[in-house]
Amino acid sequence: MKRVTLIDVGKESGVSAITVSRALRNPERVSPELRERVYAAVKKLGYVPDSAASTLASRRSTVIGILVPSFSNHVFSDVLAGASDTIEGSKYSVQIANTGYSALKEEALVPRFLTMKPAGMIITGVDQTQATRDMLAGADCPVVQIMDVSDDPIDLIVGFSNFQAAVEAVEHMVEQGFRRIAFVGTRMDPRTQQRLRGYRQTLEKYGLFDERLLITTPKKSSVEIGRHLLGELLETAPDCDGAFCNNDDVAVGIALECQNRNMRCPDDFGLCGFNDLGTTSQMNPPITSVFTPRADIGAAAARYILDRNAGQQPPENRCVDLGSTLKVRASTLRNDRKERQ
Amino acid sequence: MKRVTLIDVGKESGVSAITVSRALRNPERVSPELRERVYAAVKKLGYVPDSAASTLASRRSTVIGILVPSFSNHVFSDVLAGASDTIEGSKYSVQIANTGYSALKEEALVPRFLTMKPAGMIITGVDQTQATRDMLAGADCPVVQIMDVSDDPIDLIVGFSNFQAAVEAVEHMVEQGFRRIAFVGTRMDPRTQQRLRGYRQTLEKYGLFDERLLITTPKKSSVEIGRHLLGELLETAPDCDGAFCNNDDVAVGIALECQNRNMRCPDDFGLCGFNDLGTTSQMNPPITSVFTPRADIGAAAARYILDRNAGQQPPENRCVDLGSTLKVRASTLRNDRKERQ
DNA sequence: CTGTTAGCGCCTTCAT
DNA sequence: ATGAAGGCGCTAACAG
Repeated sequence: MKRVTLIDVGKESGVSAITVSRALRNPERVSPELRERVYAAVKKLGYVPDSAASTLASRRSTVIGILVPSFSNHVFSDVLAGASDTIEGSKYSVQIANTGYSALKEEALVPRFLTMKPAGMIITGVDQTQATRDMLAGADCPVVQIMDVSDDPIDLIVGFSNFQAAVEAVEHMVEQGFRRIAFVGTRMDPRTQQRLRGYRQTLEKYGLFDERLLITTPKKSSVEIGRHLLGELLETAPDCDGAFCNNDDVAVGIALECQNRNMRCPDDFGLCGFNDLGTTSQMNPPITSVFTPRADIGAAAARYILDRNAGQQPPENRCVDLGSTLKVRASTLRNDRKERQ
Repeated sequence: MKRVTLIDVGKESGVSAITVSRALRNPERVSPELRERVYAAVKKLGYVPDSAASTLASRRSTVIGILVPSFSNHVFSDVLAGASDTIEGSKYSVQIANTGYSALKEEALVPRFLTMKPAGMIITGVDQTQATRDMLAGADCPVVQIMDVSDDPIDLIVGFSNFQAAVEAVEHMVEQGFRRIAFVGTRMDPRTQQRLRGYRQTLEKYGLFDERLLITTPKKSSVEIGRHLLGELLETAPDCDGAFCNNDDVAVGIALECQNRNMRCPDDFGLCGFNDLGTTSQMNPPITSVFTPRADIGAAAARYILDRNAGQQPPENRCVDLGSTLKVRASTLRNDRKERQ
């Protein structure tokens, strides 16, 4: 059974192939009656467009490329879900790759995406290599960097300030009377580094910063590593009275290890996570965490690409800060337990 | 700057475009010296193949389509990671969509994938609609169904028996002296239904089955819903002494709610999760869970597609059962605490 | 509003 | 082992 082409549909509806093409892509440019005839023929013959041919002829595909550093990090699954929900139903489709948090792997992946003339690119972070930036800048398609902010966008940035989020969280902990607050960081990707900067600057402001309160590892975050890092932390800084974690998994691990060591939270130890992935709020006690608008970021990035491809102009402000929200819970509430929920 | 094409590379190396094409795709069919010359020219000119043109001419793309029900479920991120790791470095790339656990959405998604003439398809589950099955069967590319087993594969199945996994888990709990074991199920997708079947058959075998021990919800699983469902369960069946959960999140939620209600685990309540996503093993006490080889499944599915496209024959047995492993931990150990770890 | 012409870059088939 | 011819299905650019 041969493939149904535009020519077939054209014959069926008594017009030429190009007219069918137009009727399908720019319905407003053909007469209403013809439009109906074409639609009927399409349905009757079961015509489905050939994307390869379309891409070849127009030098523009309907693929939106998304680069995330990891699939297994819930943060990025939420981004993907947000983007995918927005794109779904449109003519565009999503092609995803993970960079494994490697800027070099990313640099190798980008040209592979660009050769398919994508309708848009979404890429995680603002710390691409110069080569990657150059490729993307010359890509002739909307490019959205996500998950952070910066004053030097390639095209558009949609994210939140990891730095500011950390400042808020640590300010809150200081305000609640914590004085020896550790930073517990895993992976140490660029966004975690921003959080570390926010942490450090805040503690320095109060004269509370101490190198010994820094516990970091290049390993990926997990509940297990969280447990382990608390042990490490208490050896290095036994007088530590709280931790700001770069990640919820780590915070949950620390909370469980606190239970094990009969350290009460927040009385003996204050705890703040990052991302607010859901489990933190359910722990005993509930753990304070920084909520990040992951799905919204994915959705907004996708929306921008859709809009630009529909001919819309880019916004004045090329850096969209969707903000983060500190979810204050019992794990950091020492002073004013009655006032806050 | 104009695109570098095969013709350009041909001129540079003193041969025709088609020869360059061959040198690139079937290096063994051209003379070694020419091969080197072509490679040099490719590098010099920075030639990158045009996938759209290639797809159009050969009626075969290098895209491998993957359909998962959800991005946010860790199980599928692991599958994607496994597949993506296997495919990475090959000439193939991955295109992903989520069906939102809807067979109808899946039915709409499949033709969209098939029009791009994929090099292979990976699809979750064995319960596609007949229409989906028919499309896939006629797809002229390797098709792998994953995450379950069945004796009626479309092409290949790679997974494990959800039914058998549940049987093992529930057998273990019965053996450990639990008598009023609940089934706590979220989402109730086909694989969860299989687990329910295994649970039911096992309890019936011992005369322990009771409808009142069935707690299910169409909602997605989460720690929060786990907490909530324990409450529901204890109202319906106050004498319940344990739960087999279709999911780790739910098990973790139940464990936390047990803490809250001062129910000791496993003494007052036995608990078994599903998938062994990592947190279960870190809880206090550690929670028994069924480990499922998610990444391996993704990898094996991708490997099959790569191999078939390289001309390899399919295996005799079209259903590859990678098995599951019950990770026995303190949350279900009542009888023989010393014997097991 | 609709049609004609001429490719897009590559691969299949058939020669040599 | 290499090449020539032709076409994959669609769309840009230009008519009319």
